[in-house]
Amino acid sequence: MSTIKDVAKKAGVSISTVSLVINGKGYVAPETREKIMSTIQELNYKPLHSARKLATKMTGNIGYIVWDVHFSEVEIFYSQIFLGMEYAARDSEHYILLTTVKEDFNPKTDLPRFLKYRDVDGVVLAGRVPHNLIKYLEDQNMPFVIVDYGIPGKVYNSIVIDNFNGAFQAIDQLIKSGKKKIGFVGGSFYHPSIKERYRGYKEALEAHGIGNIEYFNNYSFIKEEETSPEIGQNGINQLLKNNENLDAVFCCNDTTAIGVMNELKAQNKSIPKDIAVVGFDDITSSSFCSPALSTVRVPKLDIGKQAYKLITEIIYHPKETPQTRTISVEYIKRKSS
Amino acid sequence: MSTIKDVAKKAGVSISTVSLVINGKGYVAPETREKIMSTIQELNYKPLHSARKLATKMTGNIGYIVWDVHFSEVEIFYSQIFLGMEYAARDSEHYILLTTVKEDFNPKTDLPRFLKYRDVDGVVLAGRVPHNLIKYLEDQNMPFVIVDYGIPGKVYNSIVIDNFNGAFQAIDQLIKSGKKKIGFVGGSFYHPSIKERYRGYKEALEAHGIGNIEYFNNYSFIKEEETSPEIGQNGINQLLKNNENLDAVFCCNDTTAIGVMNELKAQNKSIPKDIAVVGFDDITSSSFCSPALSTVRVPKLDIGKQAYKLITEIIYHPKETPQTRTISVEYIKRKSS
DNA sequence: AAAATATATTAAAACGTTTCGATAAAACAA
DNA sequence: TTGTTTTATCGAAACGTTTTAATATATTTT
Repeated sequence: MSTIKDVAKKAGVSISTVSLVINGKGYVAPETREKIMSTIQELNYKPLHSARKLATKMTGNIGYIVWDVHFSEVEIFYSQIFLGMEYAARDSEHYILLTTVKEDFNPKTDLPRFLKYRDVDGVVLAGRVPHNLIKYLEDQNMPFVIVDYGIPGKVYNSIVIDNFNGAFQAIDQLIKSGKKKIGFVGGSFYHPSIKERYRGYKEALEAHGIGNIEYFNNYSFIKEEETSPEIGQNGINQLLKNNENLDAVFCCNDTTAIGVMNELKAQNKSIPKDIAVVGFDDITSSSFCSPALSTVRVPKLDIGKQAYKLITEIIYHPKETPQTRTISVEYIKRKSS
Repeated sequence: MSTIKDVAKKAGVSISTVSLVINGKGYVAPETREKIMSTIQELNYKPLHSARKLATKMTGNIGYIVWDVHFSEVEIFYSQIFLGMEYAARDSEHYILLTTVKEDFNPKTDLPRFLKYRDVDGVVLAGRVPHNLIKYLEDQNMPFVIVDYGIPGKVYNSIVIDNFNGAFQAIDQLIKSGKKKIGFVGGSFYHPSIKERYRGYKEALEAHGIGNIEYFNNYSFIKEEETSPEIGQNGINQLLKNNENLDAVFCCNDTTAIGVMNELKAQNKSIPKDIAVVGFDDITSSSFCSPALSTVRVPKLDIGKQAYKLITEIIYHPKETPQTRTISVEYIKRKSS
């Protein structure tokens, strides 16, 4: 492996000048620059990151933290966001270090190694994440961005999904296709996204003069736990028991919707003729299940890209006030509605 | 942030001695060691990785490469293996850098950045991966381990799944439960795992005196492409057309099995009464679908752990001859069989 | 008692960069 | 002309470790 020294010697200049060229800083005569560039090519020289990092006191790493349950079980949603970040970081100077944390995270004992050793320049937190972790990052003055989550009353640098409008659109479409008795099946409101989706559901119904307090009472099933197909299964049973005329269900996400569809199929209801089903997220399996699930597409790769962009902006140009960037979503009509 | 210098000064010893204590090398008097340890605690000193790496010429990183299609679309299989590695690496000295490559990978243009800059001490390749990438690693003398893949006629350091026995067991169970006409639905034999699963299927049938050439001809559907639910759908239709007496299907993996089940349900066949279905892998959705899918559980986290163990062994103690370590699997009976 | 070996500590070199400050030539302004 | 600013280059210090080789003392062997 050749070093900057080799390049300098071969090009007949000093180490400093080579460094200036590599980093595009200071004044370097055009011919000198050319000469150095071609020497770099010739020797196939690549700066050694550890040396560079030592000198600059940057780590060149960005941490990506996701709750372990979200990473392992709730499908591939947060992995796709990670991948979007990775794509964005590929041609730049960062590596993304992925790790998971437990729900009962304890900063004293469970700190990800890259935080303990300050081996990252910044951190992206994806989805519901322990609040004491956020606090830790604040205390440590570690730059961070929150993706698809938020804490009521607090404002952080974050990337959020336009959950309200996504839900609103979906319900609007259902109503326009003739559905009138539209149920909601959802999970944990700890997650503000789900709360927002419910708000979109309600306001769309109200906008069409359909929803009112009684309606929402009868047609909503909300269970305060992590979403899963089981919640969908229980939810649809509950709704059917209380409302014989139910003709559509809007689910807080695709995972739940799949549970709903399985249960409906088990009961020999026809989807969407008897009951239409709509999800949210557009996870991989939603287009595979049968009938293919109508849903609201969340552009996961793009979210990752935006998260990367924001965290790097913050690292290099600390913002005075926190930024919130909203990612818009799109209703995807498939066979289930 | 305190440095080794601060520790040395406060403990009243030289930098070298502190370094020896940190790395557990050389001779250090017990009292001195104690003193230094407590000083480290007091100052909350953490060695700076970039400095350490510069001195040792190690990067402290391990690359994890997976074909992009496998990462994004074929469920969470390879993400779980990654997570297993991450768990194993947590308390040690490595970070795992995850990246994906395209199928038509070109070493000249598509090289992952961590390879281009030699920012990893070793690499783990998961699943089907471009052969020219493997060649590149060999040429570069970069230590690597292949997980769940292999190239006929070549032997590499690798972690493989006991596909043969898994399939054998599954078929054995099906036969013992009274099934006689067992079909096989599978995808790309480019992937040796699938080939092995097919071999397990055949030999189990032969062992029971059931299978013969004609039988296998009639009851096998093999499509040379990436596995997907569609293959399952097409496969089961084909098998049903040619064999009215079909009473079970063994699928090369769960993704395919889900396609088979969906199609059977659409045709109002009862699972498992009319036709039993068995998959392979035990991906998350296999326990969620209805009826819950019987399958062969592949311990993904454990595979990741073993991969980490092997690559670190190779990095620190290069092996003369390549190691192949086999991970055993377990048949999981659920409702679909 | 002398020689050899094991234990303990350290100064200094090395790892490969970036960056600060110095120096000097070239361009411009008065 | 002289003085100032801009352009160009470089030597040397700094970043925080590990490691080598030197030195010194304590212990064991002969």
